[in-house]
Amino acid sequence: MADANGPGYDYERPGFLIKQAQAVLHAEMTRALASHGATISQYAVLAALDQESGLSNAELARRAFITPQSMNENLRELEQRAWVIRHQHPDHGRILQTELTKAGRSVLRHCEAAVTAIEERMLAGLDAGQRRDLAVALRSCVTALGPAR
Amino acid sequence: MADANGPGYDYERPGFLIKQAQAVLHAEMTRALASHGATISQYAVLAALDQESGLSNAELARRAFITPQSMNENLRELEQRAWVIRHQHPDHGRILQTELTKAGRSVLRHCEAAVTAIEERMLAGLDAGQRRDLAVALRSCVTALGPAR
DNA sequence: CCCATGTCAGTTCAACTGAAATCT
DNA sequence: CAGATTTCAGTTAAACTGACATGG
Repeated sequence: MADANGPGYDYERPGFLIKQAQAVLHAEMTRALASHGATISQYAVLAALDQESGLSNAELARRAFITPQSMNENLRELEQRAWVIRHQHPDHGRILQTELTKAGRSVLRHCEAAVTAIEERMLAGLDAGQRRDLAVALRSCVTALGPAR
Repeated sequence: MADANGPGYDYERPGFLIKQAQAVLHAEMTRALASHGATISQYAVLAALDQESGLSNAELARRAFITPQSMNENLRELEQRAWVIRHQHPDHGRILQTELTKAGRSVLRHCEAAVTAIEERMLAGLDAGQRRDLAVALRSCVTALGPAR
């Protein structure tokens, strides 16, 4: 019987290729981040807050394409671990701004190192130009498909 | 731009780009396939069976990276809709081979058309060379990361 | 009044693990 | 007996919808 990753499949479709790449990347990241006590979702939130501090729960939910209720659960878990801290917005009493704690930044750095190593392994077969082209192409795909919502 | 070691722009990470592209593609496909009464998982199974008829539940599960129990649920649903039919393997009494029915092939054709349209929209900003390079790069990513399992 | 935010509560869905029967 | 396949059963993870209070 043909092996799982063998040729002759309809993996020629760009959709299947993207799905397949994401699946194997997801598996690797799950395994790597677990050794640092974090999930992919948690890592994503930490990374988003590192890039832009003070985001609200609602804003984080929008960026993760999930409901505010779901993101709220994630944030409560992160808060419980003291990786983030939440405080009221100065001008808008209802909004809770989220920020990384020192511990959160520390965990994030370890996670980033692990993720970088995985990505480097993933891209090992591509030179600098190919990596740049891949990023350009993927961004094009996202923007081309995104506005259709 | 991005400093050498540091946590810079995480949204430029290839991992995030792949995840983002897959997320938006997944959303579009879910919506499009729903109008044909199918899910992405179901479409994937139908496509696999169209490519290679007579696959067993266990084999389909391995290719989808899920457990046989989970795939079995999917197959029972497909069987109930009369999109596939299962019969015992001639030489191996325990194995149930799965095949597409006429109705299953018909649904698959419609799904494929919908998926092709979405992929075309996704790739609209890329010329033929860029599309080819994207496929090559993604295949490289999958094979580079895959063997680590 | 309208809208956005935060959050408690229950629900749904799609995977999972456990266990057992069947077949080579 | 070892190993693979199928499948029943319960469980878990992570999203969801509904409802409600609060702030601007």
